[in-house]
Amino acid sequence: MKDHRPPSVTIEQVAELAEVSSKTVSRVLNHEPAVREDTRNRILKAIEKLDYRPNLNARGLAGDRSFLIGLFCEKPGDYLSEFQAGAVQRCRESDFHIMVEPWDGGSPDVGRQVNTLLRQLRLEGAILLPPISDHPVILAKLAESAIPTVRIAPKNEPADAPSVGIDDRTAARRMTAHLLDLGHRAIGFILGRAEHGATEQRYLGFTDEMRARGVPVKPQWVQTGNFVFNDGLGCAERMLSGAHRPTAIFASNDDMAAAVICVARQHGLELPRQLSVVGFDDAPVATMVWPQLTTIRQPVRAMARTAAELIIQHSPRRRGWPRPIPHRLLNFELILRNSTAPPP
Amino acid sequence: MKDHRPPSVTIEQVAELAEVSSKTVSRVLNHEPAVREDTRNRILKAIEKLDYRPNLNARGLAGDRSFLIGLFCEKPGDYLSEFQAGAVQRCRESDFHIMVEPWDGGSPDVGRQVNTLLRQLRLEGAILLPPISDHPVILAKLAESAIPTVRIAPKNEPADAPSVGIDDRTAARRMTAHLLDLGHRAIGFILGRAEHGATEQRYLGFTDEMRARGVPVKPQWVQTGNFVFNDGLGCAERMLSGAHRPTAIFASNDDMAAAVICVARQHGLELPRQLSVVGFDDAPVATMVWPQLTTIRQPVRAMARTAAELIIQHSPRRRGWPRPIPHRLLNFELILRNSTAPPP
DNA sequence: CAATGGAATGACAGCGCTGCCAGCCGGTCG
DNA sequence: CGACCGGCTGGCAGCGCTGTCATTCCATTG
Repeated sequence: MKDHRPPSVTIEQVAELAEVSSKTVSRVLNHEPAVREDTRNRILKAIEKLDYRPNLNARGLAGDRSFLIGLFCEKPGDYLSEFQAGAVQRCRESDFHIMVEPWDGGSPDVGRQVNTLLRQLRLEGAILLPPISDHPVILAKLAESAIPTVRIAPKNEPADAPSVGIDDRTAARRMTAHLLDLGHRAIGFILGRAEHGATEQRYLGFTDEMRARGVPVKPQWVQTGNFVFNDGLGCAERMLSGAHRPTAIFASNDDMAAAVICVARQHGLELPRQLSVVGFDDAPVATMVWPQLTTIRQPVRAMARTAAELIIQHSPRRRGWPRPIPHRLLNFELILRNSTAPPP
Repeated sequence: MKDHRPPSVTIEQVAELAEVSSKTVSRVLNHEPAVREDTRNRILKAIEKLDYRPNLNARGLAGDRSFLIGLFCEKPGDYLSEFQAGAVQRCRESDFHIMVEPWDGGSPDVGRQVNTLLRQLRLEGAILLPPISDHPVILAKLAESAIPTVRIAPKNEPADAPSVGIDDRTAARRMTAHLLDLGHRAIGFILGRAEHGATEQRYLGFTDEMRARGVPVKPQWVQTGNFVFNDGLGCAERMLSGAHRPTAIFASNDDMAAAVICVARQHGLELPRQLSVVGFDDAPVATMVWPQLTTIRQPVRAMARTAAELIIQHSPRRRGWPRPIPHRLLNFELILRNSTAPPP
């Protein structure tokens, strides 16, 4: 089945041109220090001249590497897409590549599938997006194979793998303060999906601030929307149809906030005068609805870069993380748009 | 740098257990026909028992393959994400993998970068999302290396590479008919980005139907929104602020339709009674705005599967496509929601 | 000036698999 | 009955690179 691709340049040819052994060229490719300056330059020039690209399969086979990082997620969407872009960007700077692997978290077969990836592709690392970041089976498989793993916005802090995220609790608290500062006292909250660590954190941030200011949290104004627009619709309906309604609603992501806006509109409410709505994430929809959403921006791309960075930096040294395991919190940003106003 | 991963099972071990040579095991792995039924079963059983997974790097190096399909796109987003999911799904059925490669179409460096991918990763195929599907440099590089390529929703039909898409022109025509059937005569149109093939097709479909029904197209009601929400805002503003305004607006994607809704709302228009708005794509935002958008649904995942299928089917036979080059059109769907109504 | 030792380089085997080709077996044909 | 053929299987080299370890180089030292 062999065929006639552009006749590939091999390391031997580079070596010949640079008048060194292929091993020394290999050293340069792998950024090994023990190569004299002028030798390195000579080799670099030869590589340039021949337009040489090392064959990844060969590198991988010989060195038992893959230059591949798996990005494990549950389903596609904007977040994944954005995250992936950031990760790919970082990888390009270091000859690494990203392989996106969607998992059906519920399937009993994940164990086998993870095995396949690890053994067949020989992934050098894995980045886990929520809610996979807390998937016990996947985490266990990864740990068992000692694959460097980075968890994004995980639920359980204590773990053998480092994590990257923002301080959801503080962010939610800050947002709540914003609402309180405007004068709102009757504030509703829409929870995310239970499997996500962020869900609890954001709610805690909300209650932290409410309690700190002595404002009561009405249980009937706390609803679960699972981070999806459709469920958000129901939550909003329940909060807004009663006689006594909140003057502000804090949805723990933007999709649900958009749902609140829809429902409010159907109830004939004028936004933001009669109802303030805030979201979280600064998803695309945040600026595609009217009024545009006041929300929290997560530095998704930076998080992706950081995650990739952690893995790349660690590779190809021996598996296992150096103590202490890094847990990185990046900065969020409160984006004030026009979905909030003082209560009527 | 070698380290201690799960001691990997090799093809030799399988061969030993099945009492055949490794070559015969290889035949089974590659679905070669010349293996007797019972021998195959014996080998399959051994593979199962040892939980053997062939090492991709070794397979690739020996066979000059990679089992990798590149998905070339310009930037992340929902469409990419959805498409990718479909492609990955298909690939999983055949031991293939998808590698997403974002390109900066304008960069003078794309040529070199494509080279890197082809030679370093030895991609077995490429799927090009618009507007990359018409990128001359990338297309040329791919053709030069005789890499099987599938273009999604391309602009220029005549090409050496097969394509997958929907009949944008007919879809737009159908949508226009829907508006006309409701009684609209004053219809505005928002064009997409010039680089996308769909832009022209959708507009042509619109004018086809308008002409067929003898309804004039007002030039001042045809605006360019480049498929993005922000530009859509301006387009809508221009159409709706005049004394004489359209009773319906056909935005050629959902993001721009969402923009029209925002602007209409700011103008105090009641939707859909005073203005009908339709979009295209059935993007997530289509159901996250109120009223929800009447739109055209593209079978994105099916398109992805088809594209991957074309490449996988073709591999690993010799490069170059069998004549005639397949151009596949999948079925779209007109989704009626509540953003359309008869004119006032 | 020879001895010494660390830095730089090279020789060589082998990673796990597939391509090529030879060999085996049993049946068919002249 | 031997030549022949097609279906199946095995032997072996080698894909392009890196790990290991041996070797060479060169500056320094007594």
